Amino acid sequence: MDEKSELLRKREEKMKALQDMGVELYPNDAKVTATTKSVIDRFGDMDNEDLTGIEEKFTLAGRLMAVRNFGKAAFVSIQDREGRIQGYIARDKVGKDAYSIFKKFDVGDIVFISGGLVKTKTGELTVDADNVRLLSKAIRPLPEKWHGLTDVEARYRQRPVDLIMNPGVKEVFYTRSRVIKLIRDFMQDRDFLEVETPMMHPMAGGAVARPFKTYHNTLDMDLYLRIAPELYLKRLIVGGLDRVFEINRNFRNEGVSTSHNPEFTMMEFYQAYATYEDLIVMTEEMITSVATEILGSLQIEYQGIKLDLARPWQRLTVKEAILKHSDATPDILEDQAKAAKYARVLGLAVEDDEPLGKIIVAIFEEVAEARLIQPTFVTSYPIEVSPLSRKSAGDGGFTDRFELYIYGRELANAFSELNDPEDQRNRFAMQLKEREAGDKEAHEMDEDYISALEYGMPPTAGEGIGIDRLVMLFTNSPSIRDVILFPHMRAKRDVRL
RNA sequence: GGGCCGUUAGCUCAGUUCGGUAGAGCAGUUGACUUUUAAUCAAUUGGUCACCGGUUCAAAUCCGGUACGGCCCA
Repeated sequence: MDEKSELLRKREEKMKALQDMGVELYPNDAKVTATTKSVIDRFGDMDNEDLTGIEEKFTLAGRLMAVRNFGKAAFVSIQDREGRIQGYIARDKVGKDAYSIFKKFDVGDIVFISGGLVKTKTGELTVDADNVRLLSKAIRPLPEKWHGLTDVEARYRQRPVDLIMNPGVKEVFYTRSRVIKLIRDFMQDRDFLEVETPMMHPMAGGAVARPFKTYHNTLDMDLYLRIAPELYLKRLIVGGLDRVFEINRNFRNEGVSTSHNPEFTMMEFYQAYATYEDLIVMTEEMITSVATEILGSLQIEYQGIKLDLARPWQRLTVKEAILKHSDATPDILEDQAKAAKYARVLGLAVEDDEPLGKIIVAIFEEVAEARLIQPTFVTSYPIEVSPLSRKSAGDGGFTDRFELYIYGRELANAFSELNDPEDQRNRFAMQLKEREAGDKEAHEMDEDYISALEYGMPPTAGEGIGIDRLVMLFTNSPSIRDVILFPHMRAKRDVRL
């Protein structure tokens, strides 16, 4: 049953042959002193005359990506984390024995090469090898050199191969790392403290979403992977830390799509004595400064659409966004029955007693969300969908909250925090009623959190920014799976086993 | 959840309309070749056509189902 392909069997025969020649297949004594890029940066512009004056030897290592064989000499292409460099392996130079060992190398092997530098007659900087060695034998063959690995499913399931074959993938994750560093620096420069709060919660709170459930044996209790760190970060505000942030994973037991992964990375932060309006300004500053660093411009292109990140960004209330992008009239958004009727015309499923605020948000998502292409802060969310947000001073049916949309995708969610414990208890009670009515996403009553609020939380504003979606924007990636190294896929049953 | 499309050699893909011995390029193997870069030239190996079932003298191809993936919609 364990039929190996002929390719693999041939490789194993080669490995045996190498071992018979006394070659160690996985040695660990190589000293590497240079990278492809460092060598090319320093010497790429020199001509052969300059290069012959250089006594220095260079030792590099990397994956053998191509071999062009000429009998008693060969050109090889070696790839390390920064790029590729050509090597020239001549039998006269490396010696007869080393050369016959080299002839048993395969594309895909990890190799070591050392030597001086020359320019070939086609002008390519080349390591003129005086030594070449095997560092790790590859048993499996790499994909084809020209087309590489293009099958999307194979790329996600075999990310190592994807990273070897597709240089753009590596770029995306270098950019991702830079984006996170820039955000971390931005926050720390503003005196925010980076913290880590629990990933396992006794109760899934801080967002409206379905959780993953797990179980702790010794404590004999159910735990939930967090859907948001919000309630813990706000406890730290109660504790007087005043400015905190956390960059970490959230887990939501929901659908998978080009913009949803079950686990995703969020930067969430809380600032005492600030309002959601302060956070609008801060969000603009943060994202434009990251964009300037990463892309060098605020005029960016994403999936063929030009996006103008120049400040200030558009602001619309939820209701304004609906009126702008539909034929709804203002009176429809003031009356539950009219709103329900309008929603049903749009094809939305609405209960007869559905609260007006929920209907408004459903209409917003249907008619406006996808059309918010240029950066837009949507404000004034209904209280029914904002159980943790402060009521707006003028209108108790709405809250001091915004969501940021770019390219029709939610990138951030922020609000002035509800810090009145009694109001918070009432909001949780409202949510409980929704839950009893069948809304599995509704928030639960969290007495422990309310008791924290009862110690007094300063007026505070907080925000969560979706890091994966931000990285998608800055790397022009069409799918969230392109910016997550190991995105979740359905288990593939191998029926051959 | 719904619709459409895809799954054939290690990789990239033809072949499916209209059923009749499973193909190419690259990779691999053998030979030639000391400045090539998708090296070249000659020869050559390699397949559970995703899986299960049905129709048929005969199925990669037609029909039904399943799995996985992609795109669009909700």
